[in-house]
Amino acid sequence: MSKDNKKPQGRPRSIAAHQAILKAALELLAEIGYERMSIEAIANRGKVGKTTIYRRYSSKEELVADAIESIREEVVIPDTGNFWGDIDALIENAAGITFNPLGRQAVTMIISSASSNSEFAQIYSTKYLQPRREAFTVVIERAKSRKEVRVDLDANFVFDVMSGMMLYGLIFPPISESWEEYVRHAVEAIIN
Amino acid sequence: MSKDNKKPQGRPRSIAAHQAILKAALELLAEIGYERMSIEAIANRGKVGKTTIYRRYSSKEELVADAIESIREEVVIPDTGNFWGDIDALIENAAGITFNPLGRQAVTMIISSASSNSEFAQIYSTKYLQPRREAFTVVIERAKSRKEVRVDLDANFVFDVMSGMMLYGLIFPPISESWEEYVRHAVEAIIN
Amino acid sequence: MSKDNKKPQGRPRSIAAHQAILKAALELLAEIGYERMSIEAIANRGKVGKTTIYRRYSSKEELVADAIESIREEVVIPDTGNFWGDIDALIENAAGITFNPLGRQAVTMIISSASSNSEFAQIYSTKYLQPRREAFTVVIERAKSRKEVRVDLDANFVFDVMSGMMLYGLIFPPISESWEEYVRHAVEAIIN
Amino acid sequence: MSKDNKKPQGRPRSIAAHQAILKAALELLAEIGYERMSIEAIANRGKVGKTTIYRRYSSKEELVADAIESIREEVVIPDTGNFWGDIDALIENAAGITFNPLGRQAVTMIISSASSNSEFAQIYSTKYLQPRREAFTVVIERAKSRKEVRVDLDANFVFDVMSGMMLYGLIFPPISESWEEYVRHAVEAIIN
DNA sequence: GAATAACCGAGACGGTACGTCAAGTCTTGGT
DNA sequence: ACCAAGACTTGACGTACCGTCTCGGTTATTC
Repeated sequence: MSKDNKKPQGRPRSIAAHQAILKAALELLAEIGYERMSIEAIANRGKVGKTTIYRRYSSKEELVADAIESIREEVVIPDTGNFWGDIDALIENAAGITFNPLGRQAVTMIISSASSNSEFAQIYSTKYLQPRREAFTVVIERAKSRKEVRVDLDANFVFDVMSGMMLYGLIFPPISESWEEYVRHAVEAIIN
Repeated sequence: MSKDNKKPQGRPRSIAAHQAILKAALELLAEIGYERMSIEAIANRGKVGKTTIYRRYSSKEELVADAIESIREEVVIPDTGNFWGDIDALIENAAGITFNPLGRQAVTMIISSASSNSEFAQIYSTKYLQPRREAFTVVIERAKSRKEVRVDLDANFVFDVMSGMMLYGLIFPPISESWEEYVRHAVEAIIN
Repeated sequence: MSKDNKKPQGRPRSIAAHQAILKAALELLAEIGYERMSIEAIANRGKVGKTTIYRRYSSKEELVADAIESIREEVVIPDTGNFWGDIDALIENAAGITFNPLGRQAVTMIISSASSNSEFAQIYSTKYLQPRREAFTVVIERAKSRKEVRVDLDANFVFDVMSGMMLYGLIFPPISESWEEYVRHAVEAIIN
Repeated sequence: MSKDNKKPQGRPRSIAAHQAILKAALELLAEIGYERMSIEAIANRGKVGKTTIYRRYSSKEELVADAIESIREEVVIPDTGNFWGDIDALIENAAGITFNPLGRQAVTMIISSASSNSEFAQIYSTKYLQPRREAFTVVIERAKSRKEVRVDLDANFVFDVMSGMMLYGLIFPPISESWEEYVRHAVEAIIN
């Protein structure tokens, strides 16, 4: 049990090639978007053979999923000592990821493939959503013990409402307020 | 002087062809989905030349947008005499559109193009969302006059939260509850 | 027998349209050549409906044949009183028609369609070749009576050799000499 | 240092595909002719992707030129010991190439493109005409040394007259005689 | 330290679909 | 019955990518 049951013979896969692929993919994703970007273009930009890409990924989705995953940051659970301070930090963090060109592409992509193809929503769900959901839970439990919120408040539900608003705001931006304010507004209304 | 500044010469565009295109597009949309469906396939199924399609629409998006618009139904403002009765009717109606194969495709598509391309979100926003938003407003105003809800309740905000939940639920279906229940849950939490 | 057995009813065909078609066709023929010129382009340039063209001609060949015929000039039988003077005049005349941009197009076109399609070669043969062949015959008969050439000289044969050389020279221009000289050279050799 | 400055990378072009293209092109050329034959049809018949054709040739002309070149046979200089025997052999050989369905297509095509486009006339001229011209020269030189023809006879000129007659006969077939006889007739007239 | 096996880039392969163009036909309203 | 305009179906065009398949050449183990 000390070794994996694989003994890869021959030349190992080039790390340089791997990184060139991801770099090219992320660049193109930000520049022209998921739909319009081709495997061929990624290969050209990364100075990499198409074969080298197909050896690693069997679809554009898989590739891009990996590329996006590669830039994921660690979620830090805020601890400002105050419930709304913590919540604002979480909202801000989520917004920072969602509302920028690349994040937008990522979310858009996840959404468009989600219903038919799990591959993508899966990654988003487990790698992005889950850690944030847990951070939310911690923050709310802490607030409960400080009697800042009612004890029967469902952390998951609050998280879902926040996420829903974020998603909605991404697609149909509110006119008067900023995204963050609008989302916070919703969270407030739920928690009251 | 009240005439339109157009006097269309030549053979008018065939209504039969127009309908055949929309019909074929909707069928294919439901059968194989937006991404995998080709203009060529629409032309073949509709027994129509590709040119005839391109004369009307300059992109697949435009075509599908029109096709979806063509099946839009009238929004009926419910009047059950009771606030939650009305709200449930509206949620059910919205869910009926969103959570079925074709509606799912439509929404998915709208979402995936929304951020970059206004064309689509525009139609969705003005043709689908707006009438429902107005229905919501009417229902809530009525409830206010019946003292069922507090007078400072923001109808638009409630609508946005509901829409956000719907969207979110479309992508990451809740496990325990049904979509409608989950959405209603959120609306309740906001209104109380 | 004073009337033709046709009594065309309704509006007669527009002469203006007819001429516009021929004019446009000839212009395009000279500008871009037979192959690259489209009925559509002729219609546009002549400010004429495509229908109007198709009502008159059932093919591009037919149209162009008519257009070319429309600019045909009368063949004048030269009479310089001297055999070689006459022959030179005929050669020069034929060369003038053959070796200019439009004539070149015409001949090229005739050639390219001749083997498969008689339509064109027919017109060329009867309208251009035949009158010249007859002129040749007259000139040679005259020379015979003047004892300038031997009496058993076959006028048709001389004409065919001249035409062949002209054709050949059109396609593979001689390097050292001019076309006319080369053709005359051949005629001389035959007649000796 | 004597190596070619090319080191072709990647998968080499398939010889099988190349031949399939030429075969299909020649078949279609003979069956339906140059004008009516499409790249698409060649691709289908040859079980080859259109791309594979376009990678090799940038136009139908280029393709067909290559196809025709591929079936060129070696010119054998006849040596019957007798001038007219040799000449007849050469005429017969040239006629054999010119007056058959495929040859006719080839020549027709060469002619129709010759004036504007050198590509085609070039190949015909260097690959077909030139070797035959040389054979003619050899045969005539031999005849000169045997005193069968006058020493100042210009071999090139004789060849040009023969070619011209051949061309002419291809387009406007003589009525009474066969092509070969008519051409021979002309050669006789020149030489005597 | 040579063999081996999987890698690498480049690029050709048979395909599908693209969006454009022109063909020849049909259908308007207007002479 | 004609006309210009502009629709219609059909079919080929040449291009871009797809995912697969050779090539000649490299690069780390394993024998």
